[in-house]
Amino acid sequence: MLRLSRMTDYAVVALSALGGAEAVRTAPELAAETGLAEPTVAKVLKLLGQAGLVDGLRGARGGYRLARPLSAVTLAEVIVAIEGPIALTACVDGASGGCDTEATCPIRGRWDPVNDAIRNALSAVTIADLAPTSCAAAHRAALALA
Amino acid sequence: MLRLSRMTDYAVVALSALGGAEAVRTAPELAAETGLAEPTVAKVLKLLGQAGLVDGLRGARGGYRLARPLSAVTLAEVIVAIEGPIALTACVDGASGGCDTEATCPIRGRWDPVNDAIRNALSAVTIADLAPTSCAAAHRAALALA
DNA sequence: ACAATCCGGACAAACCCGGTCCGGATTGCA
DNA sequence: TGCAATCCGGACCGGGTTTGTCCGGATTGT
Repeated sequence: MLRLSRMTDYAVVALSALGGAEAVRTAPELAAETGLAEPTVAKVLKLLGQAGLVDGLRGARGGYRLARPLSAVTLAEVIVAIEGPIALTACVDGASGGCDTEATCPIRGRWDPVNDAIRNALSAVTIADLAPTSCAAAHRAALALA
Repeated sequence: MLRLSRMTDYAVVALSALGGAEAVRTAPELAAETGLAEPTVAKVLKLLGQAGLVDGLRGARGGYRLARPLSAVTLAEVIVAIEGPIALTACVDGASGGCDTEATCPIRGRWDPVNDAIRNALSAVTIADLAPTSCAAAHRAALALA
C-alpha cells in the first residue's frame, strides 16, 4: 500500500490549521481545532519545528507560527521532516546490514531512478494544494456535530 | 521513509530469477537460487500468481513460469500484487472508518493527484529495468562466499 | 518571581508485518 | 489405478515498528 505514516497526515492537518490565520497558535489551541490529541499535536509540531517548517516561540504568550506560507511548503518536505529521507527500500545510501545475503545484489542502486521519480512527484505538491479551503473550519464543524 | 514492504523486494528478486531462464521452476528451486527461505518464496509466488504475473502449474513436474516477459511487467503491478492498491493514505476509495472525526475533512480526495503521480512513476519502471543482469547468478555467488 | 509555553527524551501499548506451518486439491508418472 | 510431487488457501505466532503519552528542564513574557 506504500503506506505513509499517520503522523505525516497529522502534520498536514496541523499545518493547514496553522495556515488559516497568520497569528501565533499554541499547541492546545491547534489540538482543539484539529480534533487531535494534544500531546500528539505537540509531537508533530516539534518535528516540524526541527525541520524548520514552523517557528516555535518559547515562553509565555508563545506558540507556533508558519516559517513560510503553505504554498511554499512541499509535501516532500513534510514527509522528510516526519519520516526521514524518502526512499522505497532500505538498500539505500549505504545502509549496510539491511541486506544479509545480498551484499552484491545487482538490484542495489537500481532503485535510484524510482526514488527520484517519487521525490519529484512529492515535491510538485504543496500543502496549500492539499488544503485550499479552511480545513480548520471544517474540522470544527465536524466536531460540533458529534 | 515511505516504506515499501520487504515482500515486494522479494517479489522482484524472485521474478528476476524466473526471468533468467524460460523454463518452469519449482518454488524450492527458486528459493535456493535467491537465497530466501522456501516458504517465503512460495508465499510471494502465490501472490504473484493471483495477480496473473506468473503462471502456477500444478501437479508433478509443475512449477512457476512467467506469464509475460519481465520487460512487460511494471513495478506498479508488482506492488499492487503484493501490497494492494497504491495509495499514500488510508482516506482513499471510500475506506470509511479510517478517519474518525474527519468525516468531512476537506483534504479527503485531494491526495488523488499525488497518488496518480506516484502510480505513474512506478508504472514507468519495469522489472527488467531493475534487474538487467542475471540477479540469480549474483545471488548464487554471494551464497558461495558464505 | 511567577506562570505559561516550548523542548527533548524516555516509556508502554497497540498494531502490522514477516515468516512458518498445515491440510487439501490437482496433476503427471509408474 | 495408486502414488508422489507440486501448487493452493488459510491460520498461526513472534518480533518489530509505529503510535500515543508522559515527565522534567529550559526559556520567556508579565
